Amino acid sequence: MKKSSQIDRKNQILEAAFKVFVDKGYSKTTMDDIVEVSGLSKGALYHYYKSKKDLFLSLIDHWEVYTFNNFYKKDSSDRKASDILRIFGQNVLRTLNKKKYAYVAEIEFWSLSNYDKDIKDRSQRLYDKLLNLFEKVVKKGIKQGEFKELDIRNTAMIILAVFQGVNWFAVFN
Amino acid sequence: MKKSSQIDRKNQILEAAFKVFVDKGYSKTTMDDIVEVSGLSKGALYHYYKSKKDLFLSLIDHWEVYTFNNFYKKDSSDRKASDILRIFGQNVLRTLNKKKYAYVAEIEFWSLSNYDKDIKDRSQRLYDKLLNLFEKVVKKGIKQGEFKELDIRNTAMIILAVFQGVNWFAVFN
DNA sequence: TATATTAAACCGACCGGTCGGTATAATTTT
DNA sequence: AAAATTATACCGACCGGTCGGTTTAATATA
Repeated sequence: MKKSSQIDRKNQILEAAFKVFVDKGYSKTTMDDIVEVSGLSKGALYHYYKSKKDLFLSLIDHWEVYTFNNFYKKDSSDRKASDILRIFGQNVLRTLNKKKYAYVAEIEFWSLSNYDKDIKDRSQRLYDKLLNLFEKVVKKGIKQGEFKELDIRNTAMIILAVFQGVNWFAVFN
Repeated sequence: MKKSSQIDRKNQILEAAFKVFVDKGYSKTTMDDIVEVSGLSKGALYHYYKSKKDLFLSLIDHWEVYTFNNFYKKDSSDRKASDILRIFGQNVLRTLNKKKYAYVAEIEFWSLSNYDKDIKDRSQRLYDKLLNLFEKVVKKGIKQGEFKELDIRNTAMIILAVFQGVNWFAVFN
């Protein structure tokens, strides 16, 4: 049996942390909770992550991959812009059904962003990435004559906002 | 100088609590913070509210009045449905500019809702109220031939979701 | 003086983080 | 290749500090 690498261990911790954070929220989660779920010791956690917050920050990356992975890698170069958006929407819905808790976690990010600069920056980066994605699609739609001429950045923002609204709603009800 | 009535005292506490909660978020807020800002004593707080959570719950009511007050009372019986929605939107925008922190607080509600049943119920009630409001407007729009025939409840939900998306965006950026 | 209200000292459960130490793996020396 | 040395991974008891909530003392009111 091959020895677990650092990466594996870190993932083990992240996955445990993810579970607990989703379940209890950031502030109610204790490091001891994560210790218990991960099956490791406190010393091990602090060996790999220097603080609770550090762990949480890493979790955002983890979460991003976990949630959006198949969105990014999907090659859509040959599709119509409207189809890309439609497919994206379907993906969101499917993810909502299968892993609703991922969106619960997202709301936690939003919330914490308001009180913590590091978390805000990290989340910001994530949404910028999404925005750029949408911008590309909108640009494409315009070029192909499918969409009207409109402010690209603004349109992308509106699309993102609508998606967020839907997410909010789905989680809340 | 007339002695403050109980109601006044409670409001004094609520307003202080509101400030602090918006500023630091629920879990980082300490009762001592609220003591300090309110200018009262800890004994006084616990005289009027039996726990931190109790105080927070009451705050949701307070917040609702504070944020939506002028929305509710505006008499719109003689307007077109689309105008009502437009005015509502303008109000949201104005509130966003003047009291953005109110929406920061709202995100805190959302977030806490996921981990606390009482808060969830309380928030739920609030959004049901808004939903009903939108339903009425949609109904009106249909009756007056302005809107197409569509599922009233769903439409109201979509409108609400879009507004929430805009809120999210405004707060986040 | 009795009662209601406010102020402030205090309690104890809880929790993030530390630290001394052990076990295990990698590397060097003989 | 065995022994010695160093480096890395891991453990869990413990500590310092925090904070919600209680209790007791002080003060105002009736």
